[in-house]
Amino acid sequence: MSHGLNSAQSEAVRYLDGPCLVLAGAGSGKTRVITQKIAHLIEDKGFEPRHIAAVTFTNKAAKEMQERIGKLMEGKTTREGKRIPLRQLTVCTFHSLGVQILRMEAEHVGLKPQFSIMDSDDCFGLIQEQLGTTDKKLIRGVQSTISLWKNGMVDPEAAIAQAAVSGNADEHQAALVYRNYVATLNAYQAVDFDDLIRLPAELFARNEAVQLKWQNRLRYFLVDEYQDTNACQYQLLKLLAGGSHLRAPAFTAVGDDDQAIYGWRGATLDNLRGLQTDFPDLKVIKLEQNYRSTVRILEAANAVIANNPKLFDKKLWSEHGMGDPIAIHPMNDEEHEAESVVFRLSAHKFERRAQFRDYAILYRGNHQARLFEQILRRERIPYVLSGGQSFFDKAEIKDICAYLRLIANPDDDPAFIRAITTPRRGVGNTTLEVLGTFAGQAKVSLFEAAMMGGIEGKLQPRQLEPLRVFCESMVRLADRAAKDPATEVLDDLMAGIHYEAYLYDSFDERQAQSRWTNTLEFLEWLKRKGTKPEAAEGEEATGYDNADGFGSEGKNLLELTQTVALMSMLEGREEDPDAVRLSTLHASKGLEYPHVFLVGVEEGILPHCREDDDMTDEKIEEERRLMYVGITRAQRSLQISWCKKRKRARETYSCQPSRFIGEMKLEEAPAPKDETPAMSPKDRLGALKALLGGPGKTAAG
DNA sequence: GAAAATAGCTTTTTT
DNA sequence: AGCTATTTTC
Repeated sequence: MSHGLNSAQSEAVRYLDGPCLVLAGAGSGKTRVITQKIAHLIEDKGFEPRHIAAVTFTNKAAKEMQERIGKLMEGKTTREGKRIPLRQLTVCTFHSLGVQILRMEAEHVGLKPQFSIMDSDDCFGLIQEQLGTTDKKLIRGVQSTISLWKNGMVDPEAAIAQAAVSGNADEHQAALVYRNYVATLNAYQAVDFDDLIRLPAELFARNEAVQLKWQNRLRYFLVDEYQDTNACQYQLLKLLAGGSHLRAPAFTAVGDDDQAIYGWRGATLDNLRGLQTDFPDLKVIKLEQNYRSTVRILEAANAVIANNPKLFDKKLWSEHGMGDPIAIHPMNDEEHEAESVVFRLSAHKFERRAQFRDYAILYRGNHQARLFEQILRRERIPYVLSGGQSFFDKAEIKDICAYLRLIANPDDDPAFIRAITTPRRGVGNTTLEVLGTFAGQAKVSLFEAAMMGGIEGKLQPRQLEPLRVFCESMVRLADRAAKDPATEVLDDLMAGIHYEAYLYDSFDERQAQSRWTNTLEFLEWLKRKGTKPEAAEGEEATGYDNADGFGSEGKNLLELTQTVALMSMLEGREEDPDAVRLSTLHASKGLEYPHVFLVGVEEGILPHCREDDDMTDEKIEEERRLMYVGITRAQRSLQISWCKKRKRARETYSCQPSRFIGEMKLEEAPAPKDETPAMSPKDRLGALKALLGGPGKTAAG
């Protein structure tokens, strides 16, 4: 049987008698448990892969899980000696699962199957229009309020009522925008990311036949990072896997309450609490053996998190040695900190004969990376910056996506506006305003309005002409999108809009070139997706088998378009340069590094707080978990630094070390004294470089 | 008066 | 690094 598992892991893998919660401490092998459990279900329990779903939060996590299952099951066969159809396994994000459900059940939620998915920029635009302001702070505030309402399953009427009770004017305004926003999305036959979870959940709650159909299809559920679920996601899980009068609950949730750091986007630990009350016979299994860090690091982590109220009692332990003492470095200011960290990193690497990739510098806010980047670059130390905005957020990709969305769904007004104005084709604001008014009165989409009789009278022929030309070409493309191979239709689309010329017209050489390269890369990727008969090993396997309309070979453009919004191009470019990692604490979750520098650990930064908002206990607790996540990223060594002073605007502020440093309860002697101002940090770097015999490699990124 | 340059400021991030 | 607000310059 599954060997190489400790007893708790093995119990978690084998327990199938009811709902199961696995509390997996940092570095305790949670992915291992999930993948082994899937293997166990298939190999030992005779589950068909198509009846199992493993749900994650990110594409990256889904992909990783997929690869690990693939490796685990390699060459294995069913009891009957047949190949295991792993492709039919559902391993995907919550959102991807939601889309699959919605595409199939669209009619039940008042959508056509080709509904569009609005990204957060589109939604931002909608709210901006509703609000009639350009104040980005305000718009973003309303956007996040609406998102929190949606994820909390509060509908617009409830939000309005709630606001009326509280008497909060801002909240009332947001609630009114919320109502219009929902109506607008509906008119566009579009959904936002939150709807992808909310709508299926609501559908299952009110339509038992559909619910049973999906319960029958997905018979066992595994949820990764359960502590990050929001109310909607929990609802969806309960409705699918929580059992019914026909069936017992069948799921395993894997998570760690101590690593819940996404409260600010709607995740709630209530879901962890709720699990025990909603499922009284819940089996709780704790994974407390850590395979990652030294004893000193774990003890510090345990000591910090002990200050949070406990949901479940849990204490990590390790069979590794004590390891190096944890060093605390007080620094004069942020420059001193950056210089010192880079110096210590270089020296440490030299002493340990380690590689750059063994090091990570972790911080609370993105902007903190700036100084470190500067100095790493100066010292020619290679580094990679985690995160960065995704490929799909780039304007050029969104431009092309707008065309695809419009082809699939002519009601998608935002896509219509973006496509018809990029590149410019003689349709300007005045034309669009007239069209918009007309469409509003006729209660039709912009596209439909442009093609309708009656608009002729409102527009001059030279305004109407390009409008009609555009629409007709879109109609032609849409026609072909449903039948012709995606590759051909894409080529024709691109030829028709002269996108490359537009880029070189509107941007300088460098910009245009980079944008065009991205565009081509995106097109290539689309075409691969469109022509590849069945995704290759380790690729997107979110699909079901052919009978259900997903995962069939040679998708046409229409089918492709419908999945694009959620996809990310994780494949291929898996280069792993030997470079120091710079990452926010949030982005570092789930990763591990031999040597970690945790920087800027000061009051106000690590328990982050802004001047005008008061720090509730809950906020401090989430910050503490963030500290816990940071500490537990380290395998062998951990160095923490904080600045006595920090520059802001023209002034320097003095700072206090974070309360979390004290909470680590370090008994060791304080850090090796680094305060030797006989040599400036810069000189020391120079000395070190001389010692190492020349500069390192060039910086990456 | 409008465009260009510069100074200041950042919570965290995914789908 | 990117975005906004403000100042500088023509």
